[in-house]
Amino acid sequence: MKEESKPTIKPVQKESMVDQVEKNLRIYFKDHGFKPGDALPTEMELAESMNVSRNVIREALSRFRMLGLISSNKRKGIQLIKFNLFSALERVLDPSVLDKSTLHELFELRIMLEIGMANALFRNVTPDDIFKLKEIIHSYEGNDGSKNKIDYEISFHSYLYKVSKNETLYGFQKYLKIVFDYVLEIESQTEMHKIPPKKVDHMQLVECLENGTVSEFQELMHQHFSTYFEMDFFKRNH
Amino acid sequence: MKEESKPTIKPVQKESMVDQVEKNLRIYFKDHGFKPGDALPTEMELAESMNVSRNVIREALSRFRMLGLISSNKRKGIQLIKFNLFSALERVLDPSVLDKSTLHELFELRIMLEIGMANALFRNVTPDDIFKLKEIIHSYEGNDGSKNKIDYEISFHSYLYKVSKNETLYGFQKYLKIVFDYVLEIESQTEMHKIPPKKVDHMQLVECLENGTVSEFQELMHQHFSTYFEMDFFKRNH
DNA sequence: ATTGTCGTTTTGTAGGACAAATGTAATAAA
DNA sequence: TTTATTACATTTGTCCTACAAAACGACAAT
Repeated sequence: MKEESKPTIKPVQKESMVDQVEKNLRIYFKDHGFKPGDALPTEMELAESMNVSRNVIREALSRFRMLGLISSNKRKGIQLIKFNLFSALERVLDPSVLDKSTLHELFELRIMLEIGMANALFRNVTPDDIFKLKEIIHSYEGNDGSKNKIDYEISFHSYLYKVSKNETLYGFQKYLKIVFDYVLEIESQTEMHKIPPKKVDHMQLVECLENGTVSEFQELMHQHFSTYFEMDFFKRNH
Repeated sequence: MKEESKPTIKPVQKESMVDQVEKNLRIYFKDHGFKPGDALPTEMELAESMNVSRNVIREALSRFRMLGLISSNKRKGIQLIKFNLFSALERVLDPSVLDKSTLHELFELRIMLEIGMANALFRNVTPDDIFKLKEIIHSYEGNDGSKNKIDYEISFHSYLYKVSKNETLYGFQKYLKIVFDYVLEIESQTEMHKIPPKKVDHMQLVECLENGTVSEFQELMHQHFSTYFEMDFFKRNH
């Protein structure tokens, strides 16, 4: 008798008013077809029209503020900002909340992207880009402090992302930093002789981008990163 | 005279207390080495120790709540939850806040990923995976309603993501749906004769995965998607 | 034409109040 | 002694009021 009265137990977690307001606002933004720069109603107006206190509204708006979806000033009120996927991710994803396995996977993702973006690179690359890339490489030559190395790696790979002409992807460079820090930290904890040398360096990549083919580039990029997969650390975790 | 008087103007935007508290808490979480399930101090304690009002604390906590980083109950207080990157993304990224150009870029990103993940696919694929993939293809044969097509496309490509054994990437299928809907919507708005037929179908991809090489697969995948780049719509927006 | 002053509006922050949930201790009942 | 009930205390969730700070408009002063 008793068991049939609760066939599927519903957690029945009432949604908080803040969550509801958040949803409401998302719908509101969409339906209202807001353009970046448009002003929202004031907090009081929102509160009255949704029949909640200004506090609740503010807690919901605080979330959008974190995402960089809105900005607000005294007296000016609240405006919508052009939403950028990866700048939002950047705000949301602090490396400190990412655990090792997630970082590991992000590193793998990064490799996939850099191999996969080869087509876009060859489609958009200009002689000027080639020049800039070589400049980046030359400016690092000789220098080999580990601090400089991170900056160098980041500036080189960031530039590739830029050449792809995909802004969303370009925003990914924030992750780049996270992942680089992570990988470099591992490298620093590994004895030198256990780190195999890179098989393909940046200059080879650039030269391929200048005169080679997409497939060749993809193969080179794969080899460029393959070093890491031969390290014990990366094998162990997979 | 005028132009030299403002070489670099700093906007000097003071950070709001909520932003500061958010940062503080992130550091606090990290330094304190919290485990999932651990209890945080009460809101009042946090407020007092940071010298701000409970309102400010709550606005900051509201952000973490959106990310699924904490959960709170009356009397029980606030606990940390195990952070999951993509459950956070799902909360944060409502398709409704993505505009067309972002969707367009996401589509491009998707292609990059599917080309770039070839190495991971060949590394991890099993005979059983091949079988499952062929099964998916066969189950669609004959069927050609546009509704079914989306499901079919999603189930096929999702399975590829799954084979990559990268959970973070697998979480991307949430986006897949968004992007597919977007692309299919475009297709439906385009006259039939203007949609070039796919040059490479799913079966060719699977057969390559079974017997071919990484490079071949990448080339096939590129051709698989190249159809879209020949459509006016995609040319126009780039 | 630039600068300064005075209202006004709106966000940012503080703090008080109370209901609801929930865990704890005390008490009554078996 | 064990179990059920009751009363109490704590903490979040929500509402409310208040006021400072910034931004804007209008208008005056130099």
